[in-house]
Amino acid sequence: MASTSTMRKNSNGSGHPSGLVLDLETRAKKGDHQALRLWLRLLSCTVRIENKIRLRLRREFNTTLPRFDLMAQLERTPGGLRMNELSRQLMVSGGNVTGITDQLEREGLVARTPCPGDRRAFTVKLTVIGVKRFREMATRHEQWIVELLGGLTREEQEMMNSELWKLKTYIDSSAPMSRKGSQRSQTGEGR
Amino acid sequence: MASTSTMRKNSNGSGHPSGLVLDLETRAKKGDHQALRLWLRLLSCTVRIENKIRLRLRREFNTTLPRFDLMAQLERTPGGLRMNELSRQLMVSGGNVTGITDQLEREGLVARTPCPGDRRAFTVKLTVIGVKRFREMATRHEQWIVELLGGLTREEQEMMNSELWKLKTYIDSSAPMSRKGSQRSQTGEGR
DNA sequence: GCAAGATATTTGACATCTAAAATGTTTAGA
DNA sequence: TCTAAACATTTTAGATGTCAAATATCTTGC
Repeated sequence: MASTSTMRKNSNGSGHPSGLVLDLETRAKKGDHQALRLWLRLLSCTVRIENKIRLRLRREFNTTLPRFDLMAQLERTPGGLRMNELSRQLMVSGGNVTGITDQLEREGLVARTPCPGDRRAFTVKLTVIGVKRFREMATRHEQWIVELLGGLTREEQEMMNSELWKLKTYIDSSAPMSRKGSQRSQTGEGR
Repeated sequence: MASTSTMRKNSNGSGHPSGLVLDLETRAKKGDHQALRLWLRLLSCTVRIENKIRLRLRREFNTTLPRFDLMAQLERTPGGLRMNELSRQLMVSGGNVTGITDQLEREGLVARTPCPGDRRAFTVKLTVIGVKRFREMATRHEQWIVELLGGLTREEQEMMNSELWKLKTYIDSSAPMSRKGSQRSQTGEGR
C-alpha cells in the first residue's frame, strides 16, 4: 500500500518489490503451516488422552473428569482451598467451580466450610470419604497415563516435558490471561 | 496392617526377594510421576492456547471454537461432509455436531443437503458466505497460533511434532477408541 | 466512620458436550 | 419378500462451560 518505498531486492536480483515480498510470504507461509500442524497435533493428542480417561473414569468410578480434577486439587492441599483458588488452579470460571462443588458436596465427597476471617469466602475440603475415594481413582488414573504415554521413551518424555515447559512459560509471559479467570483443566499443575 | 514383615533392605544387597520388589516399585513410581507430569504439562499448554484462541475468536469474530472447528473441517472438503464424518473428524459426539450445525445453519454459514442415494444422511457444506467468513477467520487464527507457539524454535517445533506423531499413533493403536464416537477437537488433523 | 471500589461467590442465560434412547433408512439373509 | 441388524441423525437428560449481572463482604482513603 501507500507505505512507500523500502523497495528491496531479493537474492534473485529482480529490482521488483514483489520478488522479496513473495519470498517473505513463502517463508511465513511455511512457518505458519508448521506451527499450525504442531498445534493441531498437540490438540489431537490431548483430546485423545482426555477421551480415554473420561471413558475409564466413568466406567470404573462412575465419575467425570471435572470432578476428578477438582478433587485432585483439593487432595494436594489438605488445608482446603477457596472457590476462587480452585477456579484459578483449574483454569475454569468461578461459576463452573460453584457447580461442580455443589455436585461433589451433594455426593458427600467435599465440604464447604465458612472461611474464618472472611465471611465472603468458603474453604472447600475433601471429606474423609472424599480422600479415600480420590486415592483409589488417582492410582488407576496414574496407571492409565503411564500406559497412554507409553509410546514415548523415558528420554523422549523428558524432552517433551522441557519443551512444553518452555512453551507454557512463553505463553504466560506474552499475555497474562485476562484477570477475570475463565478456563479449563485437569489437575492443572501450578508450578 | 497386620500385613506383617516384608521388612526389606534395598540395594544394599540382601538376597531377599522384597529387596527387588522395592526396587521395581521405586522405578515404577518414578516413571509414573514422569508420565503424569508430562501429561499435566501437555494439558495445561493446550488449555492455555485454547483459551487464548477462544477469547480472540469471540472478540474479533463473535464466534466460538466449536463453530470455527466445524467450519474448518468443511473448508478442507469442498464437497461437504456428512454428519457422522464430521463427528469422527472433530472427535465429538453426533448429538454435538447436530447442535453446532443447527446454529451455523441458522446463521447461514453452512447448509444441509439431503444425501443422494441415502435418505438417512445429510451432506453439510459451507455456503458462499460461510467460505468467505471462514477464510477471514482462518488467516487470523493462523497468525495467533504462530504467535503463541513462538516460544519454540523451528527445530524444536519440528521435534515436538514428530514426538507427538509417535504418541498419537501409539494411542490409536493401543485401543481404537470405541466405535460409538464421542470426543472433541479443533480442526482435528486426520492425517 | 463511611462511601467507593475491590473481592468472593452465586445466579441466570445460554452454548457445548456426552451418553443413551428414539426415529427413520438401508442392507443382509432366511 | 420380510425381517433383523446395522447405520445416520436427532432427541433427551444432565453435566460442564462461559460471561455477565447480582449479592454480600472487605478495604481504602477521606
